[in-house]
Amino acid sequence: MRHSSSKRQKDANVRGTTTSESDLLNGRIAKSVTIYDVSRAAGVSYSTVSRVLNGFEHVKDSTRSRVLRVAEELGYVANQKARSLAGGKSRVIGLLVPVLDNGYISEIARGVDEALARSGYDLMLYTTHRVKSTEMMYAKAIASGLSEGLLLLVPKVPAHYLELLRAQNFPHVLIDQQDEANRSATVETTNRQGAHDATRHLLSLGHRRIAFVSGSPELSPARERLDGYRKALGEAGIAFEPELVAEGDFQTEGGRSAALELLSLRKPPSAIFAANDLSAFGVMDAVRSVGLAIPDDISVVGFDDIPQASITYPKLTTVRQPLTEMGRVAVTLLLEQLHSPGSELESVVLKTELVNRESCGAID
Amino acid sequence: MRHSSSKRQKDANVRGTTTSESDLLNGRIAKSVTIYDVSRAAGVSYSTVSRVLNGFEHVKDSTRSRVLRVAEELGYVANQKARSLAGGKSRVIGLLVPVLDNGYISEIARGVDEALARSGYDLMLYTTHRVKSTEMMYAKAIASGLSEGLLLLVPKVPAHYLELLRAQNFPHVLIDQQDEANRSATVETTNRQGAHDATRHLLSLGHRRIAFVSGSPELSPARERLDGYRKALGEAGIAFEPELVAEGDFQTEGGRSAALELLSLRKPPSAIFAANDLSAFGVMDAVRSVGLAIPDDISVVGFDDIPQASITYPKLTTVRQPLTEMGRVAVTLLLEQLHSPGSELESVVLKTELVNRESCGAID
DNA sequence: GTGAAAGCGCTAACAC
DNA sequence: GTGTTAGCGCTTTCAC
Repeated sequence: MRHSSSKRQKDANVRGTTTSESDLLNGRIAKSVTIYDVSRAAGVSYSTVSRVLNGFEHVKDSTRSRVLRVAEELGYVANQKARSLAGGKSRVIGLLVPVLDNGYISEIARGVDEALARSGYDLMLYTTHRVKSTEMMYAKAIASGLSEGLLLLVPKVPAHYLELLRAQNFPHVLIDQQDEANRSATVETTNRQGAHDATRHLLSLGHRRIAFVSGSPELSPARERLDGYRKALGEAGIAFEPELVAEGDFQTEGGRSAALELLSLRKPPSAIFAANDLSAFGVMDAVRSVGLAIPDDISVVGFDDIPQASITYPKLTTVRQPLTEMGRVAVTLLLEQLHSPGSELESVVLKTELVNRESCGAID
Repeated sequence: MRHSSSKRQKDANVRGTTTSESDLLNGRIAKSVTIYDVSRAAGVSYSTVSRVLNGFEHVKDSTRSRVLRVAEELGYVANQKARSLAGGKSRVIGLLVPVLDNGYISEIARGVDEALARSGYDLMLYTTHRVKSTEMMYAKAIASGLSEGLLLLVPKVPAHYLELLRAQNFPHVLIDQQDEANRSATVETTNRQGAHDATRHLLSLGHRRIAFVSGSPELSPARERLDGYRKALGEAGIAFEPELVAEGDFQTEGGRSAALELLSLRKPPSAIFAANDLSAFGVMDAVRSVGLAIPDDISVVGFDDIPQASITYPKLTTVRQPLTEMGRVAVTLLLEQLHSPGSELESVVLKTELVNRESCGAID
């Protein structure tokens, strides 16, 4: 019997003499308390212990409770590595993000984390650091690593990367990005509608020259927001003027320079709608840098409602995306895939909502 | 020979027929390419493959390169679970944080993440969600889980928790918190000096009634900052007035109410120094809510220099903590423990620096 | 209902 | 220099 090798026995003895009962009661981690130690103490085979620990049905109640009690007493903690190696679940899911430096990402991550915690899963955070070439490496590492599933919060996942995940049948869900092929679960928001709402808000305030600071055009949310803006304009009978849309990149700096461009137009806008809050901050800064006031001279609207949006001065009027909710929903979708493999892939679209704060003014 | 069991053979055959060479070249993850597959293809034993993969010395060059080439061709990726189970390293370290909702934490996390990425480690993120009772659970999960070491970014780690870590000899480092017992590695900053600098800055601007919005007093950085403030005042020959320090909690709301209190004093301050940026934001909001202007009527100084501090209006003058650097250094200290166990525990103190922006004005 | 045995993929003695 | 042999701690058939 493999487990009664002399090495084992020695270990057990050493432990027996060095670990007092009070140590155990105090929660001291006896590093080497294994399923086998529990089985011996409970007088059953270790496969029975495994059954009990995994909530298996066909175990006599008395056995079950005894095993549970002994495990508790010994301070047994399952070794996740062994468990997952043996085919069990690791209860770890991975979250792939480009960077960690903005409220948009950390709010979503927060939702992910909360939902995961509730479900007893741990979180591996994979950061690509915006380096394209490392992503393939991640694909490998992740699929053969310890995560059971993957949440992708990366703008524009390379198609072949997604292919890999699918080919592997590796559970995953895309957050805030479209899946052209429609073969992956996704969580998105009503980007078009949100942009439409924001534009209409500005329109209702009397603005007619409304500029748009776009996001990176290769990202679907950026395109949809532009669409929403154009649509609202069209409905109001206002001709779309290309010069009023300046290309940004979803970053503060991009917002700043785009706004500067807009502001130097011979007929500058009276309102600027930025594709996300980060760029709206840049816009606000640019507006002030040319000596204009918000909202008196220029109105500004953002998109996302990241936490910072409510502490700017003036507080930013913006289209709220339910960021943490997106994270939570993504987890739900992923867990569904994990628990019932092969079932229909689900995708959900969450509603955006205009949050009217202080950065917009009426025009006479 | 265990590995030539019929099951194995069948697997190999199936793989052989379903995975084309182009699949492999395209980086398709052949989920079950193991060290054993590589060994067969390379015509060596699998321990040799292991040696090569782990950079062992005593391997013939020709063998080494052949193994490497074959591994590459087959798209071999090490299985971390197996590797760490077998006594190898998991190359995962854990970061324990209270929550994920503020720039202070995410900036440090960013530093951690960057440093880890450079060293080829992965990051497990453990969030306590400010629930005290779960922390013991974390201790267990972490020590018997897959992290090789732990970074603690939690304010006020329960002493017995730290004891646990030490008893286990589990590599760990504390970020931004004192270790009374001095038995754990730590990364801190010059809190006292930073607060001293901030106060002196205000003093040099002519302020005499300088208020302080404190942080949670049970946290050592909070106490040190208060000390620095008092010290600077004393050096300037200004008597310390208890009514000028209002208790905050390092959160925006706490800062707001503390400021409101201060502002309603019969002799209100002309400057408010907040123990961190988050509370400074609350202070700014409170100041404006009573109709006062920053910096014309009231000067405000923060502490931390989280990213948001530079996008407020006016931009916040604050004491910069090298947040991402703290994260990076913490990783360095942890890796040192990992690589040379038993060596002296190191602790480092990083310098703070006053960042003079727009929220302070001179007094006549 | 419970035990025995095999094996997950790998590292690490120990041989030769 | 390289192969053989044991496990790491667990899940999972397969018996009984």
